[in-house]
Amino acid sequence: MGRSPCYDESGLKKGPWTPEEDQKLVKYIQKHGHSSWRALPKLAGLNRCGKSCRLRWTNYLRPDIKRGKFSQEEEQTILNLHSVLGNKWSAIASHLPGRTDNEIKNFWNTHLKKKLIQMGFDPMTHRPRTDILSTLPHLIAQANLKELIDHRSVEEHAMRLQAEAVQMAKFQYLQYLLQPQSHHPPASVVTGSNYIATTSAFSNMETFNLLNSLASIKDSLVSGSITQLDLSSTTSPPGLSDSIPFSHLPDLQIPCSYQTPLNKDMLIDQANNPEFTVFSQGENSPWLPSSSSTPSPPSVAPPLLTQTNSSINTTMGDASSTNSSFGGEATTVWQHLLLDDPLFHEIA
DNA sequence: AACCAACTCAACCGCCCGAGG
DNA sequence: GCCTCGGGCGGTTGAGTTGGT
Repeated sequence: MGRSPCYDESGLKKGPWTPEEDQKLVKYIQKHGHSSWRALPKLAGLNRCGKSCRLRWTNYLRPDIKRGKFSQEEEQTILNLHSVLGNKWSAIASHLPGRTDNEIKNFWNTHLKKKLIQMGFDPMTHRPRTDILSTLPHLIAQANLKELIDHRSVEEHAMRLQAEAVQMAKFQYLQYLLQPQSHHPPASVVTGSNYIATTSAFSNMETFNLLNSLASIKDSLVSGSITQLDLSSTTSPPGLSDSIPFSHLPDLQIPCSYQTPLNKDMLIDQANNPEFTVFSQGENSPWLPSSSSTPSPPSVAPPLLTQTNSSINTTMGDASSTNSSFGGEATTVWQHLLLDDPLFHEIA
């Protein structure tokens, strides 16, 4: 494998390494280390450039390199990290002991990327591809059992992504609905590209109908005809005959254990921008500490959606003084999504 | 067995960034 | 501020391998 030996203009050898060259490099580094890659080839008696030596060492000869197939756990880790970090292969590799960035990059390009595409997910955003979303269930159904087993990890990831995307979009919309009116953007903004990008996860008419129903509810909230949502109700609020009963509203629990914290960039900075700015990776945000390794709570907490018994209330204010609960855990939503997530610390 | 297309992955390339002068 | 250098990173290449016909 590799390329046939060749030499560049300066006479330095290129192409695949011979066992003799490997031996020279390993021997030298074991004895002297690699303080200067530029000087190393000459000192080690190698007719190679320093860059080539460094690459050979870091990607192949390093003693702690782990060889062999990626495990399910490693695959899942890569998927999770990639959903947050993107093509930051070295950063991803730092979470996988013994694996090199090059190896992970190759694994991604040759396996995981294709699998995600096959599953109908955009490999860059990890979100459902809207163009083929409608055919996804059909594609999955067509897959034979062996493929399902082979793709188990990716499929689990994909299904979770879809579920999270739907869940988060519902949450965001309800958050929007339940905000004080002064924070509401014009209706046309709600249907702008940012929100559509989020709601693109919706895959069926049921969800579409749900959103329509929620829009009606919003209007009632804005007009003041209803002030509180009773989730246990089996009938629609007065005047909302077209909407579905609240008991049919989807579970509003936000997943507490975010194995895939990709939803960070789906959070809506409503407190600072009523036009629903969607966070993008690397973008400065008042929610994200700029350089501190210890994230501090935002000065202006995002609006919080709280769930008490069967009713939902919204509140704005200081996160430290607000005690909302999701899934029985007494903590704020943004804490769940950001501060409790170890990856967030790294990204921040 | 022979051919061919798809796949794999080691290695290279070009760009970027930080340090030092 | 500018330049050079070394190191690191992500993208790409292409010979070898594998699998299908």
